[in-house]
Amino acid sequence: MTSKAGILRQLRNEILTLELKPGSILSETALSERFQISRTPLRDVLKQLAHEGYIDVYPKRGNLVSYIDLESVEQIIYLRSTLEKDIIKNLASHTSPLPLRGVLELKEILDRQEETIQQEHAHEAFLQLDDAFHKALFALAGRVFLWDLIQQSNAHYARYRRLHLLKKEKLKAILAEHRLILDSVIGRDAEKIDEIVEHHLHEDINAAYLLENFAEYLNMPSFDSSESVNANSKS
Amino acid sequence: MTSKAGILRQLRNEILTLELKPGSILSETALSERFQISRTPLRDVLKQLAHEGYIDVYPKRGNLVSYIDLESVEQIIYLRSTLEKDIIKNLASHTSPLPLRGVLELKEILDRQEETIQQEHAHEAFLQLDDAFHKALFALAGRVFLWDLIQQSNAHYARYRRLHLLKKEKLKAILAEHRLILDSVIGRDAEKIDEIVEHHLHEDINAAYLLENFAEYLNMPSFDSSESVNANSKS
DNA sequence: CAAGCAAATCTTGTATACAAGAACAGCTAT
DNA sequence: ATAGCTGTTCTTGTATACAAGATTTGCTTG
Repeated sequence: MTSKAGILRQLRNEILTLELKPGSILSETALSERFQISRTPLRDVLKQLAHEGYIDVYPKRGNLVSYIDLESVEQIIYLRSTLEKDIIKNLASHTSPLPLRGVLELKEILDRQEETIQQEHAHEAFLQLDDAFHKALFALAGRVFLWDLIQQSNAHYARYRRLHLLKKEKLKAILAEHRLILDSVIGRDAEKIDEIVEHHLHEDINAAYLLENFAEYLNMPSFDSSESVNANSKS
Repeated sequence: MTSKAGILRQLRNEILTLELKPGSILSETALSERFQISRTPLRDVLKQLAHEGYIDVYPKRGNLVSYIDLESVEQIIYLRSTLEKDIIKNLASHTSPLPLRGVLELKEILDRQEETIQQEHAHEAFLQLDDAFHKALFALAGRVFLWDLIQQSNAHYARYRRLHLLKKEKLKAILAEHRLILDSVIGRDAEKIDEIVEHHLHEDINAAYLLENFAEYLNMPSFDSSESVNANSKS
């Protein structure tokens, strides 16, 4: 499939999985040949990728896969942490019964996460289920709109997480915390939610580990990225 | 000035001020003639406007200025309310001194808001200063990143506010609440912040008033807008 | 050999021609 | 009169040619 939407998903996925490494050049002509499509629709795709932060555009020079920006990661973590604490606390404080459908969906997601942990190469599937769990929580609170909004700026955080979760023992810890969260919601126990969610999202945000092992993927302030153009400037 | 950025600002402003009313048709050829530019760069501008929610794209049929979507408004208000409560409480709880520069900026913004209230046709200037005040609070907390993120989905909320603030007496109330917020931050009094911010952002969100007076600008669920394509679909 | 200039060759940005679908007008047939 | 077809005329979507800037190559010159 080589529709515009398909190409967008494909490129986004290759960048997320680091198949396309930060710093890689995305030439419009090269990509248009690869996908057998003209430059015009392909540029639309690149525009979208740039908007989401996956690539940096250097006018008249080229498009580079962006380096993971830890500052952006921290901002998104703070945003999600603040929002999800409030959302989950509200869910756990409601007096009206929760929709059974949503609760069952959450449970099933956790069961499927349990399965993936056993398997080899579980990370990709686990990550998708992780997203599904959190999105389902947003949905239960009627806040999918905000989940989608956050996803629009997910390029840096998503890659950051993938690098972090290469350690397999983390998966079990994350799943355990998911169960804690769900139990709190079902059991109407809003007490410990703040600290659970806080810890869950910050998951020892040790830039040290990344700097040690994946420095070549990170956005170094010293680098010459000052001339890049970001699409989100309004004045 | 007819640069791409200029055209974008121009159109965005015309939609915000309702000079371009919801439902108006934005034809690519018409706009390209108006701005003396070809369709290719103009389409980039329309893509951006669509992404921000200012227009709805009906493939192969046309682009319409979007109707104000109250659901989207409510979501943004919740997001800002939750975030700003946390941000302002943190500012008011810090033990380290606040940067003088930032505090002075906030004070000056409020003084200038005071001035605009006196004048006739104050709304536009007042609104810009309102944004400046809140953005300065985000800046003080090192969260401009999140302010900018929210602005990307501001099309509906911004127009909603403009309609609401046509009542002049509201301006004074808003300014008074701004002073309350700033005093809390300076005085390190995090006590009442939750309720102040909550009330400040929800400002009697009576859809009733809008339905009464501006129904023709609102997105009616019954309307035939089901076929529109929104740019933010990933999966 | 090195510095500097110039031209060739990259890149993306823009204009324009063409394709394809949707809406509409107007005809015809019943 | 109205349902249905058909061609025209809108619209946006795509391909391609051209423009303009940035970079690199390579020659020239000291």
